[in-house]
Amino acid sequence: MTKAPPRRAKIQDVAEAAGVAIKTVSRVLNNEPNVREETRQRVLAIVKKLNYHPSLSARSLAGRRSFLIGLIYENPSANYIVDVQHGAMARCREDRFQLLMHQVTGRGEEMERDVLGLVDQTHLDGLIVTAPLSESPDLMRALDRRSLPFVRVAPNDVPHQTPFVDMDDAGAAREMTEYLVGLGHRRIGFIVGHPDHFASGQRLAGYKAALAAHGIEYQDRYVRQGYFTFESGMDAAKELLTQADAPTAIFASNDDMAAGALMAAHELGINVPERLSVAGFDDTYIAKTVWPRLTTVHQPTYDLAYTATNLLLQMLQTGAAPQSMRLGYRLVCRASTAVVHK
Amino acid sequence: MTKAPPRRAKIQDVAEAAGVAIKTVSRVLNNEPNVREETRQRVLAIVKKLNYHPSLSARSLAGRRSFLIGLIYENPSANYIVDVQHGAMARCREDRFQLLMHQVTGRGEEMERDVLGLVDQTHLDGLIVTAPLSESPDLMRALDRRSLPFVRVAPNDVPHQTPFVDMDDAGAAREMTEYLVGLGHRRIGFIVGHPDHFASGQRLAGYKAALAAHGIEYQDRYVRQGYFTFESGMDAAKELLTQADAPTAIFASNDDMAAGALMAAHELGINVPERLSVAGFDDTYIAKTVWPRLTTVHQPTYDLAYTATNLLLQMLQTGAAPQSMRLGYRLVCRASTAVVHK
DNA sequence: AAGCAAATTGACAACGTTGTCACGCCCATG
DNA sequence: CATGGGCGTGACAACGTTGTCAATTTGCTT
Repeated sequence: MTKAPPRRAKIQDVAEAAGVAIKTVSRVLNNEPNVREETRQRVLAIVKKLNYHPSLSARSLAGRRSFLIGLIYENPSANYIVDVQHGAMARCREDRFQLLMHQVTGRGEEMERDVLGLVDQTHLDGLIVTAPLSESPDLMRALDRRSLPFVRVAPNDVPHQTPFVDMDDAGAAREMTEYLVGLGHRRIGFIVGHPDHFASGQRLAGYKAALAAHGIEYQDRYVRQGYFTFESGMDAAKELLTQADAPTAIFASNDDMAAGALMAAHELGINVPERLSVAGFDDTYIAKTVWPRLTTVHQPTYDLAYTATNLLLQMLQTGAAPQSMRLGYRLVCRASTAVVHK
Repeated sequence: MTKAPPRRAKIQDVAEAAGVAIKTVSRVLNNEPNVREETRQRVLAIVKKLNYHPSLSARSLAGRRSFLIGLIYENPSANYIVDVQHGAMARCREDRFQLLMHQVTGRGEEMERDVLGLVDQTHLDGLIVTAPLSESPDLMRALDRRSLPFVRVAPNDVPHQTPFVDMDDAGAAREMTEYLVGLGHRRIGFIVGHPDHFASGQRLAGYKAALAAHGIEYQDRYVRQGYFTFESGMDAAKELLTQADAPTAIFASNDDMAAGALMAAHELGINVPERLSVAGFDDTYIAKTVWPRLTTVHQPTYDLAYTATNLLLQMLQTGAAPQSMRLGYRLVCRASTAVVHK
């Protein structure tokens, strides 16, 4: 004789056991006011005893919200996106929301269709949009039309009332460049980030500002386009390093490209940091695993995502759009940079 | 005058527009039989015109399934888990299932509570359990009790009827070890994986088997415990390399530890691969970003997850447990290994 | 002790699907 | 010409919550 599979308790079971109406149980579960403390305790006790968990589906259907939040991203480096995921997850967990990750495929129209498909199919309560998706005016408009609350993580210049969380990319890049200048470097190469990312332009602007501030002429030949990938960083660095009057330092717009630059240096037999300084941006895991360890800008990726999720949840609760936020960064000096060689 | 927010179409709207009962629309949407082709087309046309998307919640509630699949993991390296995620995501997308990622916190009882909390709160249709969670008999039992279909990805020896997808860890480790032996190495260090992972034991067994097959004595002093992290690999390698008669090659049970070993070698001034060969396992992103690039075992992480998800969906459709599967691996020889130095 | 407002509680109708079952209709069978 | 069995369809009751609103109880004021 086998034990029957224990039917899942429902709200009615709890109500009956506690001798109250289901509505009262509902009130307790949702922390609504106007329930006597004694009643609340009694219900809570039964809930625990029966191991009762409200049905998400029923709740969504009746309450017109799904407790589901989407997190969409395009194609970032694994180390970066995992930090984002965990930041958002952590905040979701606090409020018993669930997080639905979605890697967006395609660009332009196709990307839009992909996102809207997700939004239409799963009735998300809100969305976290990471760069560069957050930089598509079309997408922003489409989301507005669906009147779906969302928060953007990462900087961008799309004028929009939606709150966002970002950091001072330009400032950070400027500071890093000045650090290199401070080490005596004058020929400083720069690898630009993916052109789709607004941050790429900001970082480049910071680099330029630092040069200008120190009376160093900006030269196109010290700047190369990259795409935030290891390979693109390696290729760009090879070009930078094989020209006459090659730079004595390379500042890449993210760590993956900086790691690529390191690889390029190794392959060209250039010692880092003795003959070449290399700096990155983001301070992801890779910065600590390459040799020499990367000097980089620490970006609070986890906190960025946590904060964005926090804003979103606030937004869902209050209905009003909260203030956007800017988080801090800091330079992390490791072994890949040094005083310029003679 | 503002345009009213376009109310989301529901099944009834479609039914009315098509001049049929809602049940017929439901049948069309779910590919049920017994609908005239003409009717089907008419309904489909209206669905498209109205941009109708069934409500997930209503569907779950009425149909007693959520179209939600959970993916739980503990604390793997970012590069690894992202591959897993994308493999599972890809398969889910094909069948319009959604994937809920969940990083499990804690160990033992706490881990169990965490997982069961997820299962109880969200009415998942199925679960994908990665190692080492899949190796907890307690957890397996608890999931059975909830009669939740699940698939294990990664090897383990817990006897259980649940299907799983794995690869031949022992065989792969043996092959890699033999490759090193073939390069002339006799003193081969080995860094064991996290003791919680069954695969760690398998890989160690493969290493031992290879030594035995070639008449090389197994020595404890060439083996160190690691924890699948970069740091642990670095520490273990330092110990291995600073003893008398240090190994001429180190085989680490995953790429992160191998990268750590590389770092240790750099810090000790030991050239790789001239004075020391280093091999890893997994072939994650890190293997291609360190210098020199790592020789490693390519593990089909993406496919493992894709296949596991596939089995799970099959299971949900047919109700029967499908055959478990074993996927292939292959050695990837890069620049971190070479013929032993004299 | 009555009167009234506020606090507490409950009955019942949504919410948007799917499952069950019954109803015609048409065709093959005897 | 009755009979039976698919097929195509629809009516209606679930599914397990929350929202609305009315009913009841409590506590305070006079």
